[in-house]
Amino acid sequence: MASSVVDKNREFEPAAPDLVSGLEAGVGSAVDKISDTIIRGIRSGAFVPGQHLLEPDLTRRLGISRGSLREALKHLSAAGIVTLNRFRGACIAALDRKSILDLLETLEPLARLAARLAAEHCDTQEKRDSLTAATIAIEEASRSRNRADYLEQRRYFYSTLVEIGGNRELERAMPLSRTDLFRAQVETLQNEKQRQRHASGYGRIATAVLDRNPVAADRAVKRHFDGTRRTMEELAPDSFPTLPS
Amino acid sequence: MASSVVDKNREFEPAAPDLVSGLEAGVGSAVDKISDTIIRGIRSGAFVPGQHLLEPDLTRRLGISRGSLREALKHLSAAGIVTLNRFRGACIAALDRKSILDLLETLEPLARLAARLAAEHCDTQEKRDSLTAATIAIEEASRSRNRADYLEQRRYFYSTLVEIGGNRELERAMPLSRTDLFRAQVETLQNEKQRQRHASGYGRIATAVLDRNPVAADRAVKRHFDGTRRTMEELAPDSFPTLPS
DNA sequence: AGGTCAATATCGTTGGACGATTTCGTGTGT
DNA sequence: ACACACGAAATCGTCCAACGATATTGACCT
Repeated sequence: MASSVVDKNREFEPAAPDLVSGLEAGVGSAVDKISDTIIRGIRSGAFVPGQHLLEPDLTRRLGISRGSLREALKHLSAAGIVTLNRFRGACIAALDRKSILDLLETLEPLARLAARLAAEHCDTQEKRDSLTAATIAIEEASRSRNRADYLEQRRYFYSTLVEIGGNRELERAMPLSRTDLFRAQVETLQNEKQRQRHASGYGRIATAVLDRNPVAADRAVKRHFDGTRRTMEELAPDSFPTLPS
Repeated sequence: MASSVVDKNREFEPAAPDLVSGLEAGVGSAVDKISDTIIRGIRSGAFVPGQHLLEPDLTRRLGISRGSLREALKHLSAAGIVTLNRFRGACIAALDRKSILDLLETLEPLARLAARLAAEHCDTQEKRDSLTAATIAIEEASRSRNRADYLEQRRYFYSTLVEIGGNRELERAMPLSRTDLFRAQVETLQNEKQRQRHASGYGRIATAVLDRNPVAADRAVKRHFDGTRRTMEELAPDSFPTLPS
């Protein structure tokens, strides 16, 4: 068994308390809360890529009805976070090596566009402050070694970049949730040097954007992705699940 | 009232028969069929952007239960085809001018990537045949003046391009359904010259891909998008809904 | 005319029900 | 002992009925 990430028979601890955290906060609909809970669970490690999801189990654990859960799963399936197999239930999506490289290839032009737009539109103090705050937060989370924090701040950094750029369609098209999945899989496999290489990229991107230099921002993102691809090449080939379909 | 596209109070003809066409074909789940039906309805003009969707009305018309409809709407909402307003129902999304420009800006780098990848991977006769067939089909549909056909073939052309490229993540990230929406809105507003300019772009892209020239393919897509943007500038400013939110 | 409040329409969520399909254990034959 | 067919259990897909929550509408009052 070469797969070190996928474990389809993994069982929960009975009544994991951190799974339902955040379910009460906010006024959004229940299915949105479920989606958020599952995404957070992936970032925190409570859900493992490849893990099988059983409807009756989740309804009991999250305290919601089956219809709402099914709506949430449909939503997550559209985002590529879970895969739905007819009559065989859902499972957290697992990305093999090719899927990850494809994802990076797809995300890169979007991230470069986001950086260019942000650099062009970073003209108010409020925008500059928000980007500075996001950059500080991700560097802080990187030092703290808290994986869930780091992944959340990473996503927040991208969201801030897109928001500054002002292109709403980009926000929709960027596969950030799918990248969460990818990060959750590889984060534990990286060594310290690779981790630092990755974390330092965000600072460089932010600097270029704050300089209002679109060309430099574009180049900083490209360099960031080149580094990520290099990390992928350095990882052991058997670190990934083989054909999860 | 400047909006010539949105009509929130539009009513159906009683028992429109073409709405349920395709519901019986295939073995996919019911919610997928509902999604397809609605997307097809947008392409054909049976659903108008901005149109309000009422659950009890649709369940009666499509002959499915409310739960299944809600799952389908959730799916379509994630794809950006319908917008869900809490306690105020769903409506077909309507794109204002900025949203369309944002969409083009986002789609362009993805389409250029798709063309580059297709040009690099168009190495088997099967792939070449499928692209040739898709190109012939879209040119045929363009001549036939059948809007629904043209929009379907346009989407099929992009899907073929992505499939040849072999990047599955790109397929997921490309906002093709959202582009259907955009096309459905502007197709009726274009004049003949603009329509031909747009249709001819696909042939140029296909030629470059079949030549296995990634640089030329990238350039052909860029030129195609430049033309689309030019068409947008030539359209009357009041042709778009104002802030559908 | 303008504001206030109740009636209505619609949505959000839940629970249960039934058929369809997969999975897995059991029994049988060789 | 092993392979295969069969049946029971588990799970999913769909539907139906119901209740509370919220927005819209229109009547009523000032």
